[in-house]
Amino acid sequence: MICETPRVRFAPSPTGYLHVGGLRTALYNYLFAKKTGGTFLLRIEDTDRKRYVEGAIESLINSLKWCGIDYNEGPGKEGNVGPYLQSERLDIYKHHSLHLLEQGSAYYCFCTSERINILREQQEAAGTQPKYDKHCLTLSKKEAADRISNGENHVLRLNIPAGNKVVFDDIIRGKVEFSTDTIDDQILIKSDGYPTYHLANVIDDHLMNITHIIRGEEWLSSTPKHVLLYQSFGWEIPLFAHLPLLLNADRSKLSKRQGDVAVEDYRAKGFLKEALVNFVALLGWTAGDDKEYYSLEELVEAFSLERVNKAGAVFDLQKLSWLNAEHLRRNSTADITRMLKEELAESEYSSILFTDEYLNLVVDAMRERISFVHEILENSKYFFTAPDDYDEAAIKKRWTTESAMYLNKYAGELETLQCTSKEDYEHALHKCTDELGIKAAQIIHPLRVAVSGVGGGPGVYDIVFIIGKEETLRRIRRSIELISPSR
RNA sequence: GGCCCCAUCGUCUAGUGGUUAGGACAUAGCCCUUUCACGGCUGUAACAGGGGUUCAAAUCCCCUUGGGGUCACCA
Repeated sequence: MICETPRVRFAPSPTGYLHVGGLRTALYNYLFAKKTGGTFLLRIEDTDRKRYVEGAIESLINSLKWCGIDYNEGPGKEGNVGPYLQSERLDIYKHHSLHLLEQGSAYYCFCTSERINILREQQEAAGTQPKYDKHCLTLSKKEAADRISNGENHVLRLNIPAGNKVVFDDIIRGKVEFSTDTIDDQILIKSDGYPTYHLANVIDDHLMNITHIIRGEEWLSSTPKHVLLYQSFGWEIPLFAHLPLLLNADRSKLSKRQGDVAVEDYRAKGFLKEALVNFVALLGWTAGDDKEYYSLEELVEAFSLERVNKAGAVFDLQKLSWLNAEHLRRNSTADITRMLKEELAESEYSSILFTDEYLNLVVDAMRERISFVHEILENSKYFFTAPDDYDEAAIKKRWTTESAMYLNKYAGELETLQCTSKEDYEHALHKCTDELGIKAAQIIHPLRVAVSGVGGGPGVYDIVFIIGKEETLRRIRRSIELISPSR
């Protein structure tokens, strides 16, 4: 064990999309494997046929792939301990469960769900913990066999001995102790012949040589059942690391009801995978220094399970957005332009052709002003279309009765020039203000309103240079027509 | 309710017996800037409470409180 290289797994059930909590679990497993030179495998826990969702496995794999988390073994990447879909391992579970039955660690149960429900109601009414009463434990082997061959519905239960303690060590939490008196005789094999999670995950983790079980804290309270199973099989118990939960703003377990939980949701909202991964990694782990910006490679380098926190962490969108901006700005102009073109293709401007050269200028003008690429479209429409209305507050603040006259003069000045550089626009403006004997601001601000329709944004000279002389003149004249009469 | 886990600024966290309790996001102010941002500086803001142990507790122990998870033929 000590000399073995670690083998870890991410074992989601295919009930929909990849949850960000799942992403974090997958990421920590991945980071741990990478860091230690171990193996990371993906196993699909699809033993619940009622919850199976078409396409969920593909979606899961796609989301992981998008995030840059790839597995060494799993669906589509067969190693030598497959198959990696539990639904394809039914014979294995059956085989091992027989062993449990023979040694008395498990027993057949024929109780109907009606009886179980009544039992539970009585226990709840009595204020005691709902637990199966081992009613079928006393059945003889012969009787059980007869009832099974008669086609009677049955399940297999784990026989939990009363009065014992189950103790295990958790890498993150230390020693955890449970009394067997509080543990129910868990169903191992359902009446449909499929194993429950508890049985399947223990058998698979053993057969797949998993050394470290890194999973969410919601599994902590069923871990003693798993420990008991390992002991019954006579198998070595892997190391456990139960990760703190990801929380809603109200500190309950992160749920769909209170916002987006799927990786796909964040992707669709324009978050960069680098930012999502970086953010989620920091939810429950730090290297201990002040570093907050990480690439995946840097995370691998810095990660350790020992530094994972115990307490749950609130998923804070504002900080995610900030990290997104940080990651976005470190992209090259060409890369951001590439992303902008994708946004453009799906926008109302999809039919207009913009050159890369033009878009590069737009990106350089906007990159310090955005957290998301799509904000270029939202916050600087004027690079893609002439303003069709003008911000009222900006007019009020910047447009005076003289503005039209000043802009007219500036337009006249521009017409005489070639306007090949940003400086040409600037010189022309200063020439006007000098002749007029006014301050530059008296033209600059109305000019900004005229060409952009809004009060903020990149430098005016940048804007007019990017949209060009003809367009600038057009917009100046149009603004004079539209704004001045109302003043 | 039983069992289990957890507890430092609003949020993410540093801190492993001696610190003016640090950083980041958010927030407020100032500077930079003929706009808006970026950036820089500054501020507001935390050890849940009570007992111990100790010369000394955010740090160790106990209790209380609070929060969360879990109690399925779901994972």
